[in-house]
Amino acid sequence: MPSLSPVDGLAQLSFLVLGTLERRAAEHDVSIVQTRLLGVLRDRRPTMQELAKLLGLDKSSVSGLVDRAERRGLVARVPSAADRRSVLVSLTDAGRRLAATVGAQFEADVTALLEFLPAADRARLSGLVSGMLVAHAAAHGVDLFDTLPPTGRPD
Amino acid sequence: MPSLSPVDGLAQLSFLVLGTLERRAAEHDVSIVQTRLLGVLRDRRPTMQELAKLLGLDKSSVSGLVDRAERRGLVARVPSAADRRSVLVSLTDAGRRLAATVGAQFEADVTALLEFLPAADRARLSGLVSGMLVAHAAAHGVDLFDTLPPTGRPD
DNA sequence: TACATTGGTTCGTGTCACCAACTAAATGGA
DNA sequence: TCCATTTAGTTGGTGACACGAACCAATGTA
Repeated sequence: MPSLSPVDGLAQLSFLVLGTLERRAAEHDVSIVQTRLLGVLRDRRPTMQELAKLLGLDKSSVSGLVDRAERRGLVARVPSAADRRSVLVSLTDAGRRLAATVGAQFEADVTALLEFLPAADRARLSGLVSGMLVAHAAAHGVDLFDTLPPTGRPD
Repeated sequence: MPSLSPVDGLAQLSFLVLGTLERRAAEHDVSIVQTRLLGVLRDRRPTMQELAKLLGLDKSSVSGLVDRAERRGLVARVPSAADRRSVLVSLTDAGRRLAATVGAQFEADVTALLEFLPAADRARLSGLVSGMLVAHAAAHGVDLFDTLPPTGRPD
């Protein structure tokens, strides 16, 4: 009965989880980055600048990203009232629907994965992961609850 | 004291883990895919076809991937003796060195992340993750110990 | 010998990332 | 007030990466 080293386990798990996200997203003809964009926008209406920070991308990358999403009718650029230079990015209805669909499917996938463990272990795993992430985020001064992945939380 | 849902936790964790891998790889001017390629080759000398299956990519994607890696002197194409159509891909010394370096740094990063948990929890988390992955792999008829991520295991 | 299959490459297209250069609006002195 | 500077965003160039389709060469098979 072989077992993975801690590092290999986490790496493997990460590839697996993001791989399923990518596959689900691809079923709807969006990339993983697009999906992340939609996820981030589910409960935010950031400027391009803020979006770049949120996604960890260069602002020019965000320009292109939003261009493509806008062309597909998933997001819209709204002029900012406060600052005429800046632009707010917000989900369209279609974008919100797509985010919800992909999010739900992804959630089902991960839930299915978790079900390879008995319920008690599931809760334990989730607690440990959560604890580790919260500690890590705190140590880096990151607001964990402001950079949630595509799944987001229910509105 | 907020806590993440199981799904969000795993998603967040996955972004974090692969993000650090990507950053480490970037320090050596390789992408995450290149790194994965090197990792897969650490204990294998597959044909292009096998490589495509291993990485889950189209064979044409692997052609390009290997092209770029070869141009950098990280891998080499070796003609197959058994079948004159096929090509074996193997690490060069430079590629092996790079794989080892990035692997070690990544391992240190993940270890540091795990150290946000007390030692006992660390072991528990790792056991749970490993159990889940092994069960998942078995259910899908996948040979888990033949598709390890870049970290690989010591030779 | 013919025909289909398999292994790889090449080509065209699209996404995505970065940097550098640029415009336009806002801001901060002097 | 006026001008230099900073800030927000876009554009253009380059490169990695992914895919499918079309293609050649070697292998199998009928």
